[in-house]
Parts: sequence; structure tokens; C-alpha cells
Amino acid sequence: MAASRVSLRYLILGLIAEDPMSGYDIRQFLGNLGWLIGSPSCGSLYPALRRLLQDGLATVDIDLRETKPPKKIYSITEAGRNALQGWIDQPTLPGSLKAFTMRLILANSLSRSRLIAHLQQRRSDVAAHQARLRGVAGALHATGDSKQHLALDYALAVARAERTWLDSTLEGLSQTGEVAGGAHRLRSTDAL
Amino acid sequence: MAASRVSLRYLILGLIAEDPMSGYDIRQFLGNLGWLIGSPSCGSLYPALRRLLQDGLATVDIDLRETKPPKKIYSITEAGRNALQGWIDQPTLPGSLKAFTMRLILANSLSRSRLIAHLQQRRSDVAAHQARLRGVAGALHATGDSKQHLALDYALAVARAERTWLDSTLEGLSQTGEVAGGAHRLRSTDAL
DNA sequence: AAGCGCATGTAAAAGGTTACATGATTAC
DNA sequence: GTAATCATGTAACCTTTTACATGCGCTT
Repeated sequence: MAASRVSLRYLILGLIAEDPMSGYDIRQFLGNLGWLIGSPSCGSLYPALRRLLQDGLATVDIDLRETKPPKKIYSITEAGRNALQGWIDQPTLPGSLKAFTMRLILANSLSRSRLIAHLQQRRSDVAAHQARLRGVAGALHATGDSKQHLALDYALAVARAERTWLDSTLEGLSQTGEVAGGAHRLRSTDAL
Repeated sequence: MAASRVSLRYLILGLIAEDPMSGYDIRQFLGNLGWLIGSPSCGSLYPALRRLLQDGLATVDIDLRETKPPKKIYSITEAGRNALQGWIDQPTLPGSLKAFTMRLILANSLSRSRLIAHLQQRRSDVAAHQARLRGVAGALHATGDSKQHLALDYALAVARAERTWLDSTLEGLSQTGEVAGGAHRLRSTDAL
């Protein structure tokens, strides 16, 4: 079960599968979006890239731009695509925010049905988590224990938001029956 | 800056500061609430406890219960409280969900004003993050690039929920001027 | 000329996860 | 009696972080 251990490896693989990128590009990208999963530092990123090369899952093209420092553009190989698919296909262990968000970032590599299955799995996980949190909250309330009230309240708020998002996203996915891109008409809840 | 490195150490310290607990208790507790921060495994928990003992930040009392296996109840020492306070006082680096959630769990060890400052800091971080995400979303939209639409949408939904929660919690805190416990009259947004 | 953004990397150290290991009690 | 829960721990392995290191080009 090296599912979560080797996460960065497959996250990178998924990113270069969608668009060939350099290590620097990957850092930029994850720096913007990596709030939930934490963006990797050089010390983990570059070794990971080299391992992908060694394992034949990726190739490099060096882009020598006259004036600027050269870039190493990494692309995925056929073997890489297979490995990536294999990783994506294995079901996510419940409860890991990180694992879920990663699959979401790699949503383009998922088939429509797998994406839906993944979201449904998450919805059920979140529901279970909500139930557990409410149980804990009830127990604490019963003993008059107000410790961790804030943390519980916060966790519940996040869980509720996630569930709302999952519901509306799944609804959107089931409506857009045939749309090619898959994620076109999703209602982007964009208040504020 | 060993702020995030030694996180588990201080999380444990904060938990036993509020209530003396055994290693097993800590795992139970974090298993319920640890969705956002990930609950530690035995392999990290017990060594961490021993290090706390070695460093004089905690003490043990062995609870020999006739019929059940003995429990080692850990309590915080004076030195431990100082160390914990020192850790809590140092400002959180922006953008780390984990760091924030931990402080939230340890909210009882924070003074009221520090708690408020911490929440305000987080609110500003979240706002900055929202702005960045919208920037990325706009850029992708401009290039007709629908990749990562889902991930962005999800991240925005979570950020929005967090901000709403922060706003209402801060409002609650500013209203309950003198309440001793600090977290009594907080409106627990408990729909669904 | 100094500093920042680009772009890549390395080495040491710390930390965590996995898996193994133990042993008693309670419930089926 | 056999499984599950309670309760603690160890050791190998792997990742990741931190910090250091380099070098070019552009801007002030």
C-alpha cells in the first residue's frame, strides 16, 4: 500500500501528463493551488523528477532559450501513462483530504465515470466524518466540556462546505450528459 | 524555524496540557478530529511522548487498573507549559491549513487576544489565497483552458467556507466580551 | 552594483509511515 | 476458543524539509 507514500511522484506525473512542464513550472503551479496539499520544495521535487526519468515514466527535452537559463521540459511516456492510470484507479482510502485533492487536480486524466465514482466515494467519506464529528461534539456537550469547541466547529464547517460542493458538482456532472470536456457547465459557485 | 517540523510534539503537548492523557487516548482523539491534520501512527506517537519525557516537558503517571492493561497518563510540566507557550506565540506562516488547525485544537491554551489575532491572521491569509485562486482561474479561463477547473472550484469553495466561518467566529468572539471560558456563546453553525 | 526572478540542483537531518511484536481482557 | 479491543512499543525504510549552492539576466 504505497498509495500515499509516493504521492508526489504521481502528482508530478499527472501534471506533466496534462502539459509538459519543467520543475520550476510545477513549483509555480502548486504554489498557487497547493494550499490544501502543500507545495513541495526543491529538495523533494527534483529528485522525484529524476526518479521518474530513471524508471522510464518520463522523458526530458531541454529548451535552450538564448537569453534565459535553459529549461528541462518533462513529458510523460507510455509507460508513465500506464503507471499513472494504475495509481489513479486504485480506490482512495477514506478520510484523506490530500488524496482527494490530488485526484481532483488530476481529474483530466480520469474517465468521466471514474471521476463521478471518486466524488461519490468522497461524499460518503465526508458524510461519515460529519457523523463522527457530531458524535464527538455531542459527547463533549454532554459532559459540559467546551474544549475543542472551536476546532470541532471549524471541522464541521469545512465538512459541510465540502458536501455542498460535492452535491452540486455531482449534480452538474449528471446533467451535462455528453459534453466533451466534462467540466464545462459546472456551476462555479462564485459569490463574494 | 523548526515550526512545522516538530508539529506533533507540540500538538501532543497541547493536548496533555488541557487534559492528561495516555498515548492511546491521544490517538483516539486525533482519530476523530484528525481529518484535517492527519492522525499520527504509533510509530511517531510513542517516540514523541518519550522525547517529551526526556526533555522534561512532561511526566508520566502509571494507572494500574486491576482488570485492564495499565495506562501511562502523561501530564505537562511547568517547563512544558513554557515551551508550549513559546511555540504557540510564534506567528504562523501563511497558507498552512495544518498549522492553523493545530492552533485551533490548542485554542484553550491561547489567550483570548492571541486567539483573535490568530483568527484574523488566518482570515487575511485566506483572503490572499482566494485572490490568488481567482487570478489563476481568470488566467485559465482567458486561455480557454478548462484543466484544473474542478480543483480550482473546490479550493475556492473551501476557502469561501473558511472565510465565512472565520467572520462569524470573530464576530462571536468580539461580542462575548467577558465570558470566562471564551468559547461559550459561539454560534455553532449547525445546519444539516 | 546590488538585488531579485529565473532555474536547477545537493546533502544532512529530521520526521513519519509501515509493519512487526507483545500481552491482557472482553465478547461472541 | 477465537476474534476484537485495549494498550504499548520497536525498527527499517522512505520522504520531505531545511539549508546550502550555483549561475545568468534584468531592473533600479
